[in-house]
Amino acid sequence: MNAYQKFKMTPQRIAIMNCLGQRNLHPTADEVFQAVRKMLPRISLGTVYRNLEFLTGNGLIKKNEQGGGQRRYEGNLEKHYHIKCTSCGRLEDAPIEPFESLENSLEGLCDYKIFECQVEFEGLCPDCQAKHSSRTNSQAEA
Amino acid sequence: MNAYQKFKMTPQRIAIMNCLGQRNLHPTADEVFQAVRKMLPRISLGTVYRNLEFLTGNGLIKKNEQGGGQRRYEGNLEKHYHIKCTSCGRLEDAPIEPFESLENSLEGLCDYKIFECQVEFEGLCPDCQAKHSSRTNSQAEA
DNA sequence: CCTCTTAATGGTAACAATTATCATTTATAA
DNA sequence: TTATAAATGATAATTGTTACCATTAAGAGG
Repeated sequence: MNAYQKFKMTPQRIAIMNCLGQRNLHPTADEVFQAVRKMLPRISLGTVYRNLEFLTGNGLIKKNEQGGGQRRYEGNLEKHYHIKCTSCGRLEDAPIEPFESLENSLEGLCDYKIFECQVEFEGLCPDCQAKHSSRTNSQAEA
Repeated sequence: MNAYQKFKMTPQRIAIMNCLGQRNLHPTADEVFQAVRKMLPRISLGTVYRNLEFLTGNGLIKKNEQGGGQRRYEGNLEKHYHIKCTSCGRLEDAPIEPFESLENSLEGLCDYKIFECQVEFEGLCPDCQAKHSSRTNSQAEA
């Protein structure tokens, strides 16, 4: 029994899933709304929020609360890390295998029961590096 | 020249710093507001937000945007990881030394310039484990 | 000491992201 | 078909944060 049989998949939910289907995509609720709208023009933002929550709760997508302000969602359920550009806020999957040992590294060191470990690299994306260096090279540009 | 000489430290800013002085404390803006109020009853929430931003911008405290919804702040500037209880939302410093190699592990694997790496363990705190197990042991309790 | 200038504050309004509400629609089952 | 329950769309309410602005406080120079 796959997800589409186990849960009631309305057209709205399917559209949201499709929108999150591509790899390395981490849209906000509003970006999902804008995208899904093209297929279902009458869908409401509330439905998008409600279903993003529903799909997250049932493990069909992942909610990504790292990165402050706006929540992001993704369809990639495989364990992976993220890189965030501190300048433009862009979020991407990190091209690195997750470390096996990380979740267990607190074993015996505290009384928490650890399930997961979120890792987020922070730095400057290529675009922002270019912007930044061109700005420092010629201050007059501004 | 220390921070208090380099920057204009108003009574409000000092009170906020003091509030964040203790280790393993990660209050929200509102929690800081409530605490600081006891010393400076006329301080406004806007001033708290403004100064948390000011202090973060000048590297006197750290903003912690991991953990969704509400932003948290801390006075501990040393590199460290966090544990979050997924049930009650509690955030604590992880009792483990940060891994030296983590920031550099993406070297050559992507075009980002990596500065930092945030690590957040997720699990159940002792309190929530107790609650959870007592609930599953005797469903009738509810 | 006094002004002048600038920065910080408190109070409040505005804003943005998210959640709640509720009447209507859609799906499912008897 | 009708009854029942769940999901939707539209919108209001809530929450966390930021922006605004008149007033206050703090220095600097006379």
